[in-house]
Amino acid sequence: MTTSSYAILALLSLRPWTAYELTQQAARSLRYAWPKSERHLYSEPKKLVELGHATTHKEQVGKRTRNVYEITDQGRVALTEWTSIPTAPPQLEAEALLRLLFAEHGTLEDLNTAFDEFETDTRELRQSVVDLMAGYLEGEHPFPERTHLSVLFATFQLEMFTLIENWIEFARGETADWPTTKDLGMNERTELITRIIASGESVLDNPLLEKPDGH
Amino acid sequence: MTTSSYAILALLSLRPWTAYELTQQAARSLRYAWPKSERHLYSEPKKLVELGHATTHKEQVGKRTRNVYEITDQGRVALTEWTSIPTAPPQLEAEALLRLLFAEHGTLEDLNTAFDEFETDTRELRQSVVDLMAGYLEGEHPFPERTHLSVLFATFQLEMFTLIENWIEFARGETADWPTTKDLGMNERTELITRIIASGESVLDNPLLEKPDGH
DNA sequence: ACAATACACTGCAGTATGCAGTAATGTCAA
DNA sequence: TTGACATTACTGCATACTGCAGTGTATTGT
Repeated sequence: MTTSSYAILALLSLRPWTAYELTQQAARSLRYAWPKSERHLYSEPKKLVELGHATTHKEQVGKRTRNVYEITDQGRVALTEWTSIPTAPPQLEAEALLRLLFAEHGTLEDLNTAFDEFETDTRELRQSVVDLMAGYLEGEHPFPERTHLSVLFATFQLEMFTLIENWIEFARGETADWPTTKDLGMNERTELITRIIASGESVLDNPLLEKPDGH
Repeated sequence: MTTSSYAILALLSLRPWTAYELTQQAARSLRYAWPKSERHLYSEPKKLVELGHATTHKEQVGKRTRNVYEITDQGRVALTEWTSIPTAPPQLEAEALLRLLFAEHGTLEDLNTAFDEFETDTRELRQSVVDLMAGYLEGEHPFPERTHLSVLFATFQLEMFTLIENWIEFARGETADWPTTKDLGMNERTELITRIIASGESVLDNPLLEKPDGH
């Protein structure tokens, strides 16, 4: 049982689903904390059936059959056990940041494009969460008794997306003064920033970093 | 060529390394934006050699040989091309958040343990970055001309880790009032939070969420 | 002199992804 | 009512990636 297995099992604990429905539901929730490919969401429930944590049965819709997966008692026991084993450390995958780290190979325009994409992707994610929340207020939560969990979970995403957007603005302000992506090294500005972060302070809206013009 | 290939290739662009050295360097940089297993960091350079983006030669250290990988001109061209192709959207993997989303299967203690682990893991990551920055101030950057990039990159990690720590504090404050992990649903408090985040505001230090006692 | 730690890998089983392909059903508009 | 296009519902296959166990040498500290 991997964490992905438990994630799917947890969805099955809510109600029976087809693999297709799991992909839809994962896009609304799992995605923000445990992103998995659509392909995998089709394979995982089969494994759960093999392990005895779920059962499957076919339903007929006209000429087409669909496989519905349902959690077993054994599956519920496994889920309960899961809650008391140690968690894995968090990991962020952000190609745009990787491009910044190795920005020397491209132009400032390339770097700005990466920032733009990072911003667009983040805005889209934020919008999905905001829409979800607006839906909750309209009573559209599919499992109303779970709203307290979904909402606290969502607060994290929102704070995170806001931070990313603010940071991108900051980063654009910094790179705006760069003549090129290369060889700037430990200049005055960079040293100031290094001191600030080495002391554990925030660089966003830090008065020490204010610029004369005020962007 | 996957993004992982380009990440390793970018490291090779700095200087020749053994796979072992790549694992060390990845732990100081790549890890924060493109985490890859140690195992993979041994396999990837071989693939780069096959593709003609790197070469390898053996060096002797006593009875032991080490394989040193070096970027080729073709590899540098590939790197430059990489800077202008679209980036993948960011993805966060956080098992602790997954435990929150499905906290109903465990106790409040289980949930608090997940928060504790999340906090410890985050603190360790922050400390590594702070140490790195302190080193830069002592002139310990292995590629001094690249400091501007490493530092701007690091600002993101620091802001992010601070946010996570602040959010955990907030989440602990919220769950402290819960009688159990289950069935609290859309109560008054949750509705207030939902309204705040649906309107795009921050929940951290939000005066609307102040509690009488003041934690 | 010995132990512990760092260096330098490899094989293998299993997990996960991306893409292409298949096919039926539902929806809307000309 | 026919055709186009989106949605539902999958599978196979090649490739990417991980975790673990195993192997052996070199260096450092006690």
